[in-house]
Amino acid sequence: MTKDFNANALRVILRRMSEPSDAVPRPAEPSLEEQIAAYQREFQDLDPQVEKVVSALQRLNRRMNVAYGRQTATLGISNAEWEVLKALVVSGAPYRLGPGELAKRLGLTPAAMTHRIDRMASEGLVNRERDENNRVRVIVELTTEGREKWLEAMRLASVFEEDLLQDLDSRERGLLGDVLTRLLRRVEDAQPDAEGRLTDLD
Amino acid sequence: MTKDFNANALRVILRRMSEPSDAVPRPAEPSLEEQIAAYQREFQDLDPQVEKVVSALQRLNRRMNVAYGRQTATLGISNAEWEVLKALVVSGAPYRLGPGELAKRLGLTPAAMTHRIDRMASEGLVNRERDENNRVRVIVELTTEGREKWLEAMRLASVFEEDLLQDLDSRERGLLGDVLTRLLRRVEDAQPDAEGRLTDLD
DNA sequence: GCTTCGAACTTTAGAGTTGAAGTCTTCAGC
DNA sequence: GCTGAAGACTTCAACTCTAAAGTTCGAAGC
Repeated sequence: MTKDFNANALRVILRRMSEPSDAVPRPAEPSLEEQIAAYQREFQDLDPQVEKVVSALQRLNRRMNVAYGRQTATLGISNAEWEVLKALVVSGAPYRLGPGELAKRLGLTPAAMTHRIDRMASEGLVNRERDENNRVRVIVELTTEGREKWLEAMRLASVFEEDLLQDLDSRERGLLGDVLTRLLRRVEDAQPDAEGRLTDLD
Repeated sequence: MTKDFNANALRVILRRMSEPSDAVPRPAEPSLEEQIAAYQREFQDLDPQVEKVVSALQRLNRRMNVAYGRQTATLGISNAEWEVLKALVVSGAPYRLGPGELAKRLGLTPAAMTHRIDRMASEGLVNRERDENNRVRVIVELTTEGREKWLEAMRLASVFEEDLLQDLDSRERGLLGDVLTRLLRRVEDAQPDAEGRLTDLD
């Protein structure tokens, strides 16, 4: 190893020059404003108003999912399992659905559903049994324990959600809910073409 | 096999009785209104106004991600890869970040980042090289091709997003952006406690 | 009744993620 | 300089999801 006597010191200096003010750890990602400004620099046609809505929507959802994940983890379940519990509760008493129907509602493949039900059955959250009227079909039924877990998760979630919306008064909450519902209907009703463009169904 | 002569016919009748009106295929999941009504039946303390906002947010985001996925697929990349391209573009010229920094910005583990960069480097979307000033570090740099891909994806996405917000006038878009930003700030600034409750930092 | 088609679910193989352990480089003290 | 500790990334094993093939049962035609 033939090195110049100060090569090491030089490297250190160069490195420090390249990142001089890193003493205070920065946030995990740039702020929304910085992000949109960067997009505009690189893509002139961007409508900043539209981008603000869309980016905020995406970030908000990611943060919320992290928060839900922390909550469900304290109950010993995952967000994925909570989704299944929710679908069964929404289906109403007697809280029974087939794997295929569950998969459709959760937007999963039937194969993934099989595995989730395996896990949840072994944890006692659901029962899996064959339909005696049609032995090809399977019935997934919420257990009492599963229903309790849903309720606990719901209690935690509703506290978090109330905290989240704390700064909005009732009028603002109503307006927000209505606007989001309109957007949702637009995505759900319109048939996107090959490029994903939404075509009107007027 | 000793069977009653009409056992099969009886089973058919029973099965039909248990699902009489399934001729018309139902939508994949219950409507937002049905979902909230079901929650309220099972959990009295629920605030339907809050739940409407939260559920609409979640559904909207899921649908949007499906739409983005269809678009990026037409470009031969995945949503995951698009996320990396976005982070690099947002970082600004010369479009270089380390794997660790990228992982933080995307909310991934460093291990997952390593694999993503493997793929994207083999597809020519990024270059991976060692930092000569500090040979522990790695620099991921956007290639020209990667930058083009980002631009194409952006063009598609902005059309979709404009379609999505089509029914909102400029005033509504502005208000929606502001409200969502307020919610986002609430999640980002507040430190959630063990149960995920947001504690004020006033 | 027998056979074939179709429906509902499961199994398998492959891709992507996480958490933990491992490797290599740099930093700090002696 | 040498040595141990810390940092940045990678590797490994286990897990979850998708797509496709496989299995089992029921329905319809002969």
